[in-house]
Amino acid sequence: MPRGTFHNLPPGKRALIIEAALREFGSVPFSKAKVANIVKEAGIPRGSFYQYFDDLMDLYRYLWDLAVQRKLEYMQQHGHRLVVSGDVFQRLRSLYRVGLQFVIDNPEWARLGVQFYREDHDFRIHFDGELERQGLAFYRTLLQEAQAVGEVRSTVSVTIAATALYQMNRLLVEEYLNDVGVPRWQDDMDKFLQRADAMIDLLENGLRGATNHV
Amino acid sequence: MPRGTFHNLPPGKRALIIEAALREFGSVPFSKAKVANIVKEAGIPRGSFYQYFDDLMDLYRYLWDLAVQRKLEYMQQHGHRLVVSGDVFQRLRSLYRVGLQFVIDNPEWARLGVQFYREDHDFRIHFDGELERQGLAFYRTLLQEAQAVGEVRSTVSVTIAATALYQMNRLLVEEYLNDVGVPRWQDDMDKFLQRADAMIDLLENGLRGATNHV
Amino acid sequence: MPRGTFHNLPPGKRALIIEAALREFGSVPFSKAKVANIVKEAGIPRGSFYQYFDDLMDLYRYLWDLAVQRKLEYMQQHGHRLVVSGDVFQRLRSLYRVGLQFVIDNPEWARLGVQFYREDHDFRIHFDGELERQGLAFYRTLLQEAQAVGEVRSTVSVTIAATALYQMNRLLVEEYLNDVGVPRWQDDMDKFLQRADAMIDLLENGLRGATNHV
Amino acid sequence: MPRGTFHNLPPGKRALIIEAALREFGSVPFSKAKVANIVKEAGIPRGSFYQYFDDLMDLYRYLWDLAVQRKLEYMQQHGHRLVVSGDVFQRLRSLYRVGLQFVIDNPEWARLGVQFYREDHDFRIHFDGELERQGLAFYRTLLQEAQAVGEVRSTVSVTIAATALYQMNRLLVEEYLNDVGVPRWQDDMDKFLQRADAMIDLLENGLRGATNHV
DNA sequence: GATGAATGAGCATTCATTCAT
DNA sequence: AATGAATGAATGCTCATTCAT
Repeated sequence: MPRGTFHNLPPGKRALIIEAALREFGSVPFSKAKVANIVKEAGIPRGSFYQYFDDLMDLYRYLWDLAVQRKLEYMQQHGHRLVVSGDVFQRLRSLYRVGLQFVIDNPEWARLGVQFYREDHDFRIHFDGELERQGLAFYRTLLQEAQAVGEVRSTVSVTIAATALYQMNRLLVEEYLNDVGVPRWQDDMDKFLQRADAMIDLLENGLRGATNHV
Repeated sequence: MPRGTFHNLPPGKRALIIEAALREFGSVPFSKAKVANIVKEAGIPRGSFYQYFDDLMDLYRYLWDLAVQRKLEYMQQHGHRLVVSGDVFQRLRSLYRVGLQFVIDNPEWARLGVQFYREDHDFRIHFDGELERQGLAFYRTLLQEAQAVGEVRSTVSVTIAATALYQMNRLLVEEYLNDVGVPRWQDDMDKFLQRADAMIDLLENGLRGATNHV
Repeated sequence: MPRGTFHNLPPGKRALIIEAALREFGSVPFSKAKVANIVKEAGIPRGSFYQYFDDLMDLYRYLWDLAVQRKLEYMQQHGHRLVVSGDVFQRLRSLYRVGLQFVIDNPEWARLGVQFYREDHDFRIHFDGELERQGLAFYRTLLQEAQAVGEVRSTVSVTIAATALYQMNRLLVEEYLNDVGVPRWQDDMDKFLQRADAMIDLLENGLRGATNHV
Repeated sequence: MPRGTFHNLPPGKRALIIEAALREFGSVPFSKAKVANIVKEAGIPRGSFYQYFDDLMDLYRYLWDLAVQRKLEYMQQHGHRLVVSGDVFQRLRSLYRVGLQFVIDNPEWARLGVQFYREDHDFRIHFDGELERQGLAFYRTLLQEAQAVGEVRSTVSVTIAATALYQMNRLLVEEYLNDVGVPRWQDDMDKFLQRADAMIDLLENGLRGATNHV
């Protein structure tokens, strides 16, 4: 947890530090992040860093909490875009879309997540074991309810399917940030929103064509 | 390319070095790998490392080539397990299974691949730009042929589907190495081989149940 | 350019570092100079060196600039000793003398120059390509003007003569630093100041005696 | 002194080693010369080097003796080109010319000398204190004899003049090796032979023009 | 509390010399 | 004696963290 000294900072300065840290942690694995880069980017003295934070991990945790909070707020504010009435696939489609929209609107924060998912499994578990559990649990619940009403085949493994949904969403985000980076034209965004739809379509209907099963 | 000095080493010693390097490169990003760790693990003097290799990258490339070669040999030796007659999904299922079996039999080598896919996009492209291209191209071809004979829906995006197949396979490997690490019981292995089947099933048939589309 | 950290140092400490560096760069070719020696001599931690300077070359350039500046200031302060009225040989004599006096008063700085002239031709050109050009050009101009007023034979090659003047001056300095090192007695200094006069005399009147030319 | 092992070598191999060492010692200061370069160039095993020589200095001394011997032999063989009848300046002119011709014919060996004269004064004195003494003594004798017969002004300092003759010759050689390197056209050589003449002319007649002395 | 300089552990790499075959 | 691999000391440079003002 950042010290009181950090919280007492004028908001502008605090923001500068957060932005600098975001850029650093969003660019390289945690183990390659450097205090030197952050203080240089933020324009603060080296010593101040240690007056605000215990170490890099302290700052990282703080940033991560901010990111989670930001995402939650975004989802609440854009909750009206989430389809709640249709079948599970329509709901998933809208979920992917709104999630991707968050990335488009907050690419720096999203990069933090991308880097996080590239860390060692041990690092991820140790750092925020809840996250993956919760993410997967969300999809599991969704799928189980859908199975209950027959929207999803009962023979599908919920675990597998939840993992697929979870990872496909991650992949989508990663590709967006790799390929586009900063959204420039509406076209870029549309392309990716459509890709999100296509992924759900794939997971919804599968690949199989008309030929009979063996 | 390692120097002749390395190739002339007694096989036992050479193996020690390879194992030490594999542990290092399989544990941390390339830029965090340390000569110090490798020589300590392998029990060789610091100077010897540079008598064998130009630098870490030289060793990394060598290891990578060995890994690719090992994988190819494995696929050849276990080629009889690959289904070539049935439909595309049967073939994919066997592909996933044999690929996963390689990981089960060679977990240290597979970890190298897992770390590789966590590297920067730039690093990956610069180091082995062909790899991803080929991996994706393989699935694209498979899918296009399957579309031609009607096994795969013509409305499916080949690009999206190839990406999904490629990434799902990667995910399977990563999860196996995370969860199990070193194969202990047949049960562990069976669990993952079945998971491979389940993933293909999911991609084959999709999630959708009996309820009508809107 | 040394960092601000270096310029902010207490003058005594800064001087210690400069002296240590001067001893190092005045003793060995640049490529043999060691950070280790300098920090040991100056009594500063290894890390501090890199807080003050980018690398050895950074320090070398700084020292070189100081040396040039020091020489210029010296020449200005002792400019009254420079003869400007008499013929070219009187002017040269005073030039050699004041130049040598600088070396006598600043032997450590002069040693830097001696080492510099022992570097590879490539190093010298790359480091300070102007220096030799300017030095030679100075003598060329002097000689051409002297030729114009008949003080110097018109049949003398200006290029050869400028080179001779330039190198003889260098030689004088090098011999002084080799033979005497640190001025101890007035006699030592006088001996060399007279040697400077004798050199100019030689170049002025040549060796030829009374016997007729062939 | 090289060991018997070296002297027993087949002449071709011995020559290869000598050539490789010449290239190395002729290119860099002694302190930068590397065993690695020499054994690589000569194509001999690293261990052999230490079977032939104690260390680099051992080889350097051996090479130096060879160089001195070669020069002496050259001077003897080309002694007929040395003018012995005319006045001292004619003799000096021919001395410079034959000396320069040696350099033109044996540039690799001459480079060794150039590098030698760039070494520390201490190194030179410690290594071959006789050399400079002898070189200077030769010119001193020449000049004293010339003074006796009136060819050289009696007021000239023999010490200064001998130094000038010695150094001017060195300078000539150094410039030739810097500028031309390997003789390509007769023009290159002629240019430098004429420069040798011009230098003697300068030292013979001095710079002074027709204007009266003060 | 703010500042930025001081510190030294850590790492890659080079290379002369020794050693084992 | 020939060979070339083994060795480890030396060195430049980085960077997190502590310290002094």
